[in-house]
This record gives sequence, structure tokens and C-alpha cells, in this order.
Amino acid sequence: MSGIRILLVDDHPVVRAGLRAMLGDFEGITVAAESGDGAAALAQLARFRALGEPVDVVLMDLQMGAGMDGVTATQKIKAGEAGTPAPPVLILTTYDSDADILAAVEAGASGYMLKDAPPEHIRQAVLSAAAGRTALAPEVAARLMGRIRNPEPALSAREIQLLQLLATGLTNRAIARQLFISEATVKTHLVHIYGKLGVDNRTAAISAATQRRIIRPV
Amino acid sequence: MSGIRILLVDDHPVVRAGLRAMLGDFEGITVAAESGDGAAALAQLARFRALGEPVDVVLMDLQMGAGMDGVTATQKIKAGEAGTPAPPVLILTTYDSDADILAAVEAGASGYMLKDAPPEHIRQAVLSAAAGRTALAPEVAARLMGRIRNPEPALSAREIQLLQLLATGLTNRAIARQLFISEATVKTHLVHIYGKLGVDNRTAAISAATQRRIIRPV
DNA sequence: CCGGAGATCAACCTTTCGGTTGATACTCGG
DNA sequence: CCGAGTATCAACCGAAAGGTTGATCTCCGG
Repeated sequence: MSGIRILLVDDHPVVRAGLRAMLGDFEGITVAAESGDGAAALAQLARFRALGEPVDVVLMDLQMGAGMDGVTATQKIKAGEAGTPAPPVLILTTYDSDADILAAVEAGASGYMLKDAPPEHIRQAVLSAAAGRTALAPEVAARLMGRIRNPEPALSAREIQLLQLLATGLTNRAIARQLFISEATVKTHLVHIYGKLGVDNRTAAISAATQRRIIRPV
Repeated sequence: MSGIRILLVDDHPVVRAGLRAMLGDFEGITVAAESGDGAAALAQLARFRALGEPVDVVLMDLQMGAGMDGVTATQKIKAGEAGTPAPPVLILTTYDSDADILAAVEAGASGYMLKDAPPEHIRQAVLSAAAGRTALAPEVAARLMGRIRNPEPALSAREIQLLQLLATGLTNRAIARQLFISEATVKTHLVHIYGKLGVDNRTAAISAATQRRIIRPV
């Protein structure tokens, strides 16, 4: 009778209000509750389960200020309670970086929409998720297809380690000392990194790696 | 009778819906219209002026996907039409980096709020702006105060602008072209920046500036 | 009205970085 | 067992960046 029951998870009150208003206009969709972070969302889900009124879809942002991030929350939701089926998680976020999308999909999200999507798309995505289907924003789907067709070379652990030091502003010599290798080796690694990231200097490498969430912003 | 009339400018339909719902709950505040980008906002303002029903406050995001960015839009709004007073512009955005704040203030914004602010704060800010006063989010105000109290070598607006470009991985030559200045000037600025940040190369400068929230992580 | 700070540019020099080539060694999977 | 990928190092060269000195112009505040 109440249609699809949704749990909203976003750290911005403004966004929550927007989704509530937007989804409330649609027939068959009800916003059951909302949370400001991942931990609160898990608590809400448990509460609804205990009441025998589980939510049908979790609509969640990936970037959440403090506390548990969206990927972790998604993992925990999908892990769920033994015996009770976990609700589908639909990611509604701002960025469409490869790392974000992959992390969300790996964590078990049923869909990935961007916040600038028109309301109708969001509605469709919610319906898909509730029906157990997958929903990807066209932009996101295109990126995934591109990745499969044209797989980006993966960075090795050592290269990532180097990148992380690079981002702190160390010179090649300093990195070499830090890692107990020669400066020549550092340079070789850097050339490989530049090639894989498609850049030609260290600052651009840091920028690219940060954008793709290969390294965490320093 | 209609109270304070607002023009919402944000590229995300979700955020616009949220602000509309949120502000609609408040007495004395009316959302007159909304736009998805700076150009549309200017057109809207002109239209309302022509109708003899100017808006009282423009509530705008700084980051807007395509087209004119928020700072440029703010400048153009404040430039306005000869003879007609420009409405106050209240910035409501996601980041609180020095670069964004300075740019907004220089462009003539009357306030700077963060999107994760509670509705009541946003309401207060709108009222302040409409009354011709300035409104800063507590976090933003604190940062500005800190800048003043802590005579940490203050970077000039130009230097911050340079840093922001630096962080995207541009070379000195590219930065020079971007800013329409010579490479020599870029180098001079960089030397000053390094001195103020206590570093001696560009990657370290980016790291230091990001940590101190002088620039926003790219 | 003068000093200081910021923005602009130039010339010069040193150091670092980027790019290439080539080599050795280890590991892992087919 | 052998090739692919990774990690290591060396030598070399040109390009970019770092550092210094010095100069002009503008704007702002005392």
C-alpha cells in the first residue's frame, strides 16, 4: 500500500530535503527515513528490520563528511544480518571517477546515479533497484564501457607508494633515500607512472592520481 | 507582501528542490525562480527587472558544471544594469577553501555559507543578505579570523590563483598563458609562494597549500 | 606625498626533472 | 621453462624549474 519505502543517506540537509521533495512527488515512492551518515543509516535499517518494516531501497551519497564513508556503509549494509535479505543500495553522488564507481560496485551497490540527473532518471533508478535490477547513469555506463574496451594500466604497489611520497613534495633524491633505492630507480618508476597516468610531469601525476582516488589527498 | 524574493542558482536539480522546500517552509521568504547556470541566472534577473519585480537575494553555488562559473556570474550580477541596484549575492557552496572564499568576496558576494549548514543558518543568512548585511558561515568566519590573527605569511589572491593552477599539473609556461602574463612573472610569484609556505618546490607547495586549505584538492 | 606591498617583466645561472637506452635480477603463471 | 611484469641501477642529454638581482608600475594608507 505504501509503495517503495526508501532510506535517504546524505550528510547535507539540503540534499536530503531535495530528494524528499522530489521523490515525494512520485506515486508509489515513500521516504521512510533519512540519515546524515553511514553509521546512523545502519542503525535506522536495524530499527526498521526490528519493526518488521524493512526499507526497500537505500539511496546514499558516497562522500559523507565525517564518520563512515559510503563505500564502507554499502559493504556493511550488504553484509547485513544473517537470514534477512539486505535492501538494494542505490548510489546517488556527485562524482563519476573510476575509483568511486568501481568501489561502489565492488561494495555491492545496485546502481550509480549522478546528482545532476533529472528527477525522472532518479525515479527510474529507484524503481529498478526496488525490482532487483541494476541502474547506471548513462555517463557512468559509458565510462565503464570505456574502461572495459580500453583498460587503464594498473599501477603497481611500489608505484603507488612512490606517488604517495611524491604528493608530499619530496624530490627524487629524497624519495630515493626514503625508500632505500637509487635516484635512478625513482626516475624509472616515475616514467612508468607518467606513462600509465597519461601525464608528463609530477604535479600532473599527483593531480591525476588524486582525481582517480589512487592516492588519498594529502 | 510576498516577503523576500529569491533566485536560486545551482546546476543540481536535487539541490534546487531541497532549497526550495527548505526555504518555502520559512515565513517571509519566497523562491521567485531558479536557474541551472550563471547565464540563465543573468537572463532571469533581467526578466524580473523588466517586469518591475526585481529579486531581493540571489542564492548561488560556486561550482557549476558547464558554462559560466559562480564567480563570473557574481561579478556580472554585481556589475548589473546602469541605474538599477544589483541584488545581494549569497554564496551557498560545498567547500570552504581560501581560494573559493576570496574569489567570491572579491566578486562582490554578500555572504558565504556551506551546504551542510542547518536550515536555520541558511535562513538567517538570507535575511542578512536581504537587509544588506554580510553573512559568513561560522567555519568560514573562523578561518578568516584565523588568517588575520595568525600573521601566517598571507598569500595574495593572485598567488592563490596561481597555486590553484599549479595543482592541476600545469607547467610554468602553461600557467603564464592561462593568466596572460609572462613566464618570468609566474616564476617570481612561485618564489614568493615558496617563501611564504616554507617550501622549495612546486609539489611541496601544493601539499602545504592543500593541508592549510588554501586551495581545494583538485 | 611618500613608503610599502603587490604585480609585472628580464637576464642569468644552477639544479632538478623528464626521456631514452640498456642492463640485471626476481617472481609468477601458462 | 620461459616470457611478461616488476624492481633495480647507470649514463646521458635537453628541457623545465629553482634562485638571484634588479627594474617598473600601481594602489593604498599614514
